[in-house]
Amino acid sequence: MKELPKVIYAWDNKYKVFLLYRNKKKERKIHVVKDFHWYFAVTKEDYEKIPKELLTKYANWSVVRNVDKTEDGYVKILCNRWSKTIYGFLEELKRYGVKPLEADMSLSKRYLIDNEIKIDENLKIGYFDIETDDRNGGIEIGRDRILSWAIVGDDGIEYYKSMEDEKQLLEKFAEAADIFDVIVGWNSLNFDMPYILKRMELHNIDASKLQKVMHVDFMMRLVKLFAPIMSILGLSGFSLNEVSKVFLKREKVQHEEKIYEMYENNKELLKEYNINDCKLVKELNDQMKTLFLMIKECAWTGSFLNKFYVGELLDNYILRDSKQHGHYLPTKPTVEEEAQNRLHKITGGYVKDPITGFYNNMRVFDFKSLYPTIIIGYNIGIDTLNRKIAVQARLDFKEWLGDRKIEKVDFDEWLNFLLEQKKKHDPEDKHYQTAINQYFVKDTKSIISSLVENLLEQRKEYKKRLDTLEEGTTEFANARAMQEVVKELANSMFGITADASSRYYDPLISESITITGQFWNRLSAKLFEGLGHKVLYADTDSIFTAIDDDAIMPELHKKMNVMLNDEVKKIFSLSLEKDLIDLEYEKKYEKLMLLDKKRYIGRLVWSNGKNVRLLHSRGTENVKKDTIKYTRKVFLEMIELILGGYACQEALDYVKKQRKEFFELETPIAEDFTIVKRLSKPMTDYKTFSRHVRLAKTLLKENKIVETKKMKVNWGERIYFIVTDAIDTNGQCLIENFKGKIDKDYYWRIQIFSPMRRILKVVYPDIDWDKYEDNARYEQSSLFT
DNA sequence: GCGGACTGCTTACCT
DNA sequence: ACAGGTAAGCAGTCCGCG
Repeated sequence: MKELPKVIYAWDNKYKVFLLYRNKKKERKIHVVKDFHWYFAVTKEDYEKIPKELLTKYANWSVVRNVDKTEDGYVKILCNRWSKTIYGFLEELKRYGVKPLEADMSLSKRYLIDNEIKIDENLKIGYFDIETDDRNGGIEIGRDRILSWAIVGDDGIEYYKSMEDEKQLLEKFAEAADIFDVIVGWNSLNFDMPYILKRMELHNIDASKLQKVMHVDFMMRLVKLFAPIMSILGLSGFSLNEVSKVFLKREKVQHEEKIYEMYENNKELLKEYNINDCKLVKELNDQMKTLFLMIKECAWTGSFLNKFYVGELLDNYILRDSKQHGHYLPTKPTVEEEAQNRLHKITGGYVKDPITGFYNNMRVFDFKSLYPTIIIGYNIGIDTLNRKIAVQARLDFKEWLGDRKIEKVDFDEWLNFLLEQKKKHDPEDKHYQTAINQYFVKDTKSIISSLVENLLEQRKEYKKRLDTLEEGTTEFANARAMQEVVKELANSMFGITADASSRYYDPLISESITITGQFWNRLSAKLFEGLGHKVLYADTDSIFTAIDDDAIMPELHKKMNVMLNDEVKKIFSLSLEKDLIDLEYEKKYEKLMLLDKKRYIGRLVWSNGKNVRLLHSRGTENVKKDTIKYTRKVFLEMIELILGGYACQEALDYVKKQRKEFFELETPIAEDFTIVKRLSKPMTDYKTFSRHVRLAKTLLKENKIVETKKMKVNWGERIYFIVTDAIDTNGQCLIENFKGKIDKDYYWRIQIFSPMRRILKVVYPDIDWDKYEDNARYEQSSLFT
C-alpha cells in the first residue's frame, strides 16, 4: 500500500497491525502490517545514563531488539512488547533516573501515530438490540438464551432473526453485524454486548468474529450529554422509553406479555418490538446527530468510536501533534504511580465566602474559557515548565503560604510575594510566572498551549462561519458540530493535567492553572471594588456584584476588561499582542437571594444578551432530586411570594399557615412525602447505614433490586421511602409498604421547615425563625403571644 | 445511660 | 475511564458525669 487510505478501525495481535479500510468498490478490506516494531523512546541525555550491560542483558533475554538513534534528541528502543520482562526493564531504567517515554502504547496506536494515518468519517452504522428469555425473572448476563436479534442500518434496511437454534442465531448475528463498521445499541455495553459474548462463548463461537465491528453504547453518550440538564429537559431517567418520549414524542411498542410469551405465541409482535427498539435509537441519532459529531471528533483527533473518552481523544490529538514536532511524551503512570498521584490533592477553583442577603439588580460577570485562556497566556505545558527553578520556587511558595489556605490570604500580600519572587527567580524575564510561583519559558511555545490556542481559534472561525450559513443545511450542521468539538477539547485540556491516570498529570501544571484562575478572580474583585462595586460572591470563573444603574453596564464591562488585561499583563509580564482575557457580563437578576456558597435563587431578567423573566436557582432544595414533593411545592410558593414583595409579617403569617396546614393533614399522601435516594456503590462498600441503604439491603436479599456496579457510569438503584419514626434507625418504609403514617415532627423540622428557614433567615434576618422549627416549643411560646 | 460535641460518610449539587 | 469545592443530613464514636 503506497498511498495509505483512510482507516475505519485498527487493532493488533501481538506483532501484527490490522487496518480496516474500504477499497475503491466500497468493500471492507483488511490490510495486515507485519514488519512494524514496537518501541519506546528516551531522551539522548537519558540514554547516556543507561549502562551498556543493562541493554546487553535485556537484549540477551530478547526484550531489547534494537536501538535507533536516528531521531533528533531521542533514542528509540525497539522491544518485544509481549515479553513480561519488559516491565522489569522499564522499572530498572527508572532506577537509573531514565524516563521511558510513550512506553504504554499499543502497537496499533503507535503505528497510526507514526504513519499519520487518517480516520475514515464515512462509517456504515447499524442499530442493534437483542431479546432474551425472561421466564426466570431478574437480569443476569448470559444466564438464559437469546431469542432474537435485530439490526437496522442507517439506510433503514432491517435485519431480524429469531430461531430455536441459538448457536445458529448467534452465527447469523456475527455475519449480519460484519457488514457494518459500527453497531450501536441502548445500554448495550452493560447488556447486549456482554450477553452476546457470553452466549457465544457457551456455544464455542469464536468471539473474534465481531472483531471488525466497533461498538457504541448510545445511552452512555446521552447520559454524558444530558445527565446534568435532566430536569430542564423533563427527563426522569435514561430508559429508552423515557428518552424516546421526551425527544421523539414516541414510546416503545406496548406489550402485556413477557418476551418469552411473545416468542411462543406472537412472533410478529416480538419482531416488531425488537426492531422498533433499534429504530428508536436510530431516530434519536437522526434527530440529534450525536454519532455524526462523535465521528467528526474521532477523525479530528485520530481516535476510534469504540474508545470515545475525552481523555483518549485528547491523548491521540496531542500525541500526533507532538510526534510531528519530533517530541515524545511521558509514559502513562503505572497502577502504583497512579495511586501515588491520587494521594496529592490538587487545589481547585476559588469560592468566595458570600455576603448573604436579598439583593436587587445582581449582576454576574463570567470569565470566558478561563482555564484555556490561562494555558495560552502563560504558555503552560510540561515541555515549558522550568524544572530548575521549580523546586526552589515551590519551596518558597510553600514557606510563604504556611498552613494558610490560598483563598484566605490577603490579595495584596499575595501580589507582593509574587512580584518579589519574580525578581529572585527570573530577573532576566525569560519566563511567565504563574500565581503559584512556577515559571514557564517564553521562547518556545508549549505543545498544549499551541493546541488550545488552535482550538479556540478554530472555534471562533466556526462561529463566524455559522453566521453566514443557513440553519438546516449540512454545512451549518457541520460547522456547529465542529464548533462543539473544539470547545469540548479545549475545555478538557486542564482536566488531563489533573487526572492521576494520565500521562499529562502534573500538580505543578494543574495548580498553575487553577490558582492563577483564583488570582484572576480576586484581582477582578479588587478592580470592581476600586470602582465602587462591592463583590458579593464568586465561584471559580464568576463574579457577583449588585449594580442598580443599567446604563453604566456597557461602559463598566468595557472598562473592566481593559483594566484586567492591563493589570494581568503588567503583573505577570505577559507579552501578548492582543487581549486574552474576556470577562463577560452574563446575567442580571432583578432580585436574588444569596444564601450560601453554591446556593442562590432569584428572578433572572437578562441572560447572555437576551431579556428573559424566569426563576433561576442553584443548589437550592427545588433543584435537588432528594427533596420531597411537598417541600418543593411549598418552597417555590414561598419564593414567589418573597420575590413578589412579601413583607416580614406576611412571611411570618405564611409560615404559621403552612405549619398549621401540615400538622392538620390527616391522611398524608405517600407521593408527597417520598424521599428518593440513590445507591452509589456495592453494599459491601458501605461504612455507615443510612435509611435508604438499610432498605436496599433487604431489597437486595429479596432480589428486587440489582447490586450497584463499581463503574462510575452505572448508577445505583433509586430507593423510594418514607420516614415513619425518626428516632428509630429502622423507622422507615418503602413507598409500596406505606400505611399512612409519617413522622410529622421529623418531616416538618428537617424536610419542610429547614429549607424554608434558610431562605427566611437571609431575607428577614431580624426574626427568630428557630422557634417555628420545633412544634412543642412553638406551642409553648405561642401561649405568651 | 444519655446527650452534646465531634468526625467522617453519603448524596447531591456548582463551576 | 477529565477536575476540585461545598452544603446538608446523619451514623457512629467519644467523653463526661461524684
